Amino acid sequence: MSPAESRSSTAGTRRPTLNAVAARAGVGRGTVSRVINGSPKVSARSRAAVERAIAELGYVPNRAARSLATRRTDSVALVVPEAETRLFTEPYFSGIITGVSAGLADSGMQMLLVLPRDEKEYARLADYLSAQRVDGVLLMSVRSEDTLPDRLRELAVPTVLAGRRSREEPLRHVRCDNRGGARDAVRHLLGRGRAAVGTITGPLHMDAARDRLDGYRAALREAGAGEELVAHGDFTEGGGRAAMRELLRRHPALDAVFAASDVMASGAVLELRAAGRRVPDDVAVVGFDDSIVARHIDPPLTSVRQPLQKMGRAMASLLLDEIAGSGTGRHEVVLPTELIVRASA
Amino acid sequence: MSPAESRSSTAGTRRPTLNAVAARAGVGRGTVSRVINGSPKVSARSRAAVERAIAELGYVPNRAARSLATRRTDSVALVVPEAETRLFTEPYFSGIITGVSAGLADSGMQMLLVLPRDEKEYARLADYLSAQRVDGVLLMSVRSEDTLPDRLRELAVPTVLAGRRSREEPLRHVRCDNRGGARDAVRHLLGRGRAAVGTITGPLHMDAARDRLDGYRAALREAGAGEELVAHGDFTEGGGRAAMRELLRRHPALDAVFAASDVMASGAVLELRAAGRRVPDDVAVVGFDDSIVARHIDPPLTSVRQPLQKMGRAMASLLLDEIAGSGTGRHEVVLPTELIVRASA
DNA sequence: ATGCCGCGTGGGAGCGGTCCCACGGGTGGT
DNA sequence: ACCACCCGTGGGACCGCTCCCACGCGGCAT
Repeated sequence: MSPAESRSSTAGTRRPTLNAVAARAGVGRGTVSRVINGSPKVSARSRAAVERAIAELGYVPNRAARSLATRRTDSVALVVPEAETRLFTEPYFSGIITGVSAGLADSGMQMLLVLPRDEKEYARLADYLSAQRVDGVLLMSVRSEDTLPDRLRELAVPTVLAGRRSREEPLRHVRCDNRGGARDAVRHLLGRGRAAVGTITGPLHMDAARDRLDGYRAALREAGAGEELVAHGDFTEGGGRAAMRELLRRHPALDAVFAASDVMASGAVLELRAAGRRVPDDVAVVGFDDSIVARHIDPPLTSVRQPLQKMGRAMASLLLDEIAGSGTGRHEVVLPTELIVRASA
Repeated sequence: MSPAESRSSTAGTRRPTLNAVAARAGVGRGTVSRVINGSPKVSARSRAAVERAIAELGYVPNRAARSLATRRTDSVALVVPEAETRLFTEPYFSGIITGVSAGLADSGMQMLLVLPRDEKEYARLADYLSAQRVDGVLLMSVRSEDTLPDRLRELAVPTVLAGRRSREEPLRHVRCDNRGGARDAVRHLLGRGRAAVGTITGPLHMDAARDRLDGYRAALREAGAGEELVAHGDFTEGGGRAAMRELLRRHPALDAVFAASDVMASGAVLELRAAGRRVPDDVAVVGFDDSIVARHIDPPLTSVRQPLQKMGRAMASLLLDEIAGSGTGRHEVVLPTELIVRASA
């Protein structure tokens, strides 16, 4: 038999159905179905017969048929707006996705990766996803003004967000302790004897950026020391540079900076160097995210790491809870961060 | 109506079916189906009526039902071995995934992201995927000795690989011109007056690594100049350092290095610095991949960029061809690279 | 007129599961 | 001995779509 023949014959051969299994095992369809779904209402005898038949036939249930009958799809969508896919390169997405995948693995759920390319596609997503295509949705990087989550909520599509839009987020979500992480970072700087600690914030319409700023303030306050030295960035390297320049202009005596992201921190380092300041000798720098760049810029960056895998797992778990309808699940999960100390501070 | 009520009522309300559309439009089910599937055998009158009914009802076809009837799933799996997910952080995966997503978008295909966590899960994938779960498979980073592709082939599951296992790869695949890219890199070094150009290879059981080494050799040969200075790495930073150390030991006069990956190149830079050589003054360095680290290490790395998005699109396109059964599609697609010149060479 | 062709068209018969109802046979209580 | 009950079981009726066959009807050639 030539490869081609073997191929087509394999393709032509229909996979065994539940009916075939029933016939072979000498039982009814119902019984086979019960065995497959782990119902206890099956005698040991029938169960054994069915299991043997399944093994012999290499039977695998047809997802589409089951889905049609149960009105479930056993799959969830992971939505990452295209504007963010460049950030794929950050450990953030990769870590969370890996965690989600792990958290979903044992549930038999499939993970659909959805990357809307523009606003239009993103806007149509609610209809798309609610059209019995998925049992639940995981939304990455929602913006404060984003209404897709609300639409999904109206459509009763189980949804879990990575991060929250505001402090009154009505949807379930998972995030790291941005405030605590920032506070730890600033404490670290103060603990090393830095006196004038500035901060470069993210865009304040993002909750994470606000929380990190809060953490900075809290650390200063509890230390009872220091004026707040705040400049606003936008999570880009250029934004970090500009903010650093402004900080230096307004507060030339500054000797430490906490940037709300590594990318901004790397911009800050560039600017400091351009201004003739040494890092960390003259100015210590701490970032946030523990991204790739943190390890590779010079000097390596002290940074706040998020437990990304755990966050992903938590998202999966929250979503599975909601899909199962167990209203008991927690509404939000906040996971602690960890300060990774390197040479920059 | 409270939100809760609205929620449950929405959930309880079944979505309109094709039958409902037919009834509303005053036509038969067959006609609605034809309109949806773009059959030409429908009168303008019926078509208009159906389209209006669809719009009024907000009808969206049920995927499961269609899938059951057609024996297609309209979804493809994108498989990334877990061992590689850390590489998610490289632009490689993110770029290709984005490209695949774009290439699939207009076909109505869904993209299933499958991240097997260990060898066992990976091995079971063939059965899993062939059980009518997907219409096709995209395999990232297959190793030379990997047999999953062959199993998929036996099972007649349309498959496209990112990269090839060897020069006799029987499956369709997409890759960049590794040889040409490496050759360009070395030409660049030679063109800048470097005389003793070494290379740090990847693991030679990988086809891409072999091709890059070939490119290095070709460039030396065509220039008629220079001894081959080869050390072997393993695509890790540590491996790059070790290989660089060996090169320096064996060829102290070396004044340029082409590393088969940026990560190894960054290791090489560290080693060079440790050995008191300046980059690029004493030794110029070129990497491969144009990854994140290339932009962020000091000095910024000249590197060979792959057209990742295009590669992803090509993979999608090849797979769609194969699923459609148009045997006309090309067997392999090789896309050109681009040399990104930065400070390191 | 009559026949034939072909174009829309309606609807029956699946696709492969799940759900649930009804049924047979054993058990226990009166 | 009788009934009530429960447990395991078989199979009908869907789930919502596609496929395809058969049919009605108008236009054209005969």
